[in-house]
Amino acid sequence: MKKQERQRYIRELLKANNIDKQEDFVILLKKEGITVTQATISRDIKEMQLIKVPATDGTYSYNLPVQKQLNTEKKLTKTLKDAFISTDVQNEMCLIKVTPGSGPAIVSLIEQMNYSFVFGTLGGDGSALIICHSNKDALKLSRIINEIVIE
Amino acid sequence: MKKQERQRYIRELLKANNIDKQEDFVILLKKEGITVTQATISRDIKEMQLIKVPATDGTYSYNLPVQKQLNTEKKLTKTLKDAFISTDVQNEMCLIKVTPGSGPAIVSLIEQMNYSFVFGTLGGDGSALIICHSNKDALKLSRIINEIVIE
DNA sequence: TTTGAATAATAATTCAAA
DNA sequence: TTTGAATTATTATTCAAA
Repeated sequence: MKKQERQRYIRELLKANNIDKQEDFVILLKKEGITVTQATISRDIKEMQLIKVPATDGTYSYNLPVQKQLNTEKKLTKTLKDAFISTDVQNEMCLIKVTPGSGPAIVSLIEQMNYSFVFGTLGGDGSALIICHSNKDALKLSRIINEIVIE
Repeated sequence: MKKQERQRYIRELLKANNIDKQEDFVILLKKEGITVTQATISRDIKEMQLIKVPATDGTYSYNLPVQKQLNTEKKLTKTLKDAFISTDVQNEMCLIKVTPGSGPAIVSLIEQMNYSFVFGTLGGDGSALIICHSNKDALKLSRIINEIVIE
């Protein structure tokens, strides 16, 4: 089926890019060899319940559905409470140490959280390395993680 | 200040109505005696980081930002766990007693929670007076607060 | 700084077609 | 059912003004 595959691409594109208008999806999909019009994207967005979020920096960006975000945060909280050991920050990187085996899960959840300040991730067995845009961002992430664990 | 008051109304309207376009805000605000144009609403929405969510029933509706809601609830939980003493309900009012100095913080957080059943708030030093729409609502709030503390 | 009027830009839908 | 082209509707911004 064509539509589902396209919507999968859309989900991927969301994570990798900062998309602030539907035309961007059209352009990015074209690069993947998928040609559609804005009308179709509008329908996909409605169907996938994507939301356009005004960011703090004055731009807009399409994001994953609210419900999904909530679920992701819940899972992240649960996983962290079970597996968290410590965080360390160095430059723009935040290293999250967790119990052996939990690294990949944490990485995956943090990716799904779609934090705008996260640049990239790397999952080890007992650790998750989160590369942010700046040192400030890394500290922010560290703070968020620790707050989740404490709560 | 005019803008802040308007944005408070917007937050209220959000809860009470299903708003699917900015013009609706213009119309609803007019009924409250506040006359603004769509342009201003657009700016408010950006500033308040409201999102337009595609609902499952095929409609759209403006909502509060998820992230913000989550954060507020977390802060409220944390603050209550630290400072909570007791609640008392009388008529449509719920009085939350807290350790000295924490009253204003609690009030602010409860405001941010945007409970639809809250009519107004008043912050003392060691207490927060929350005025609800009805006695039932006040009891409900009291229950919510106590559950948060216990959890 | 904040705003409205006008406008530009973006998004949603209609309607025909496959 | 799903889609594109065209269109309409909605939203964001520009620009002047207070």
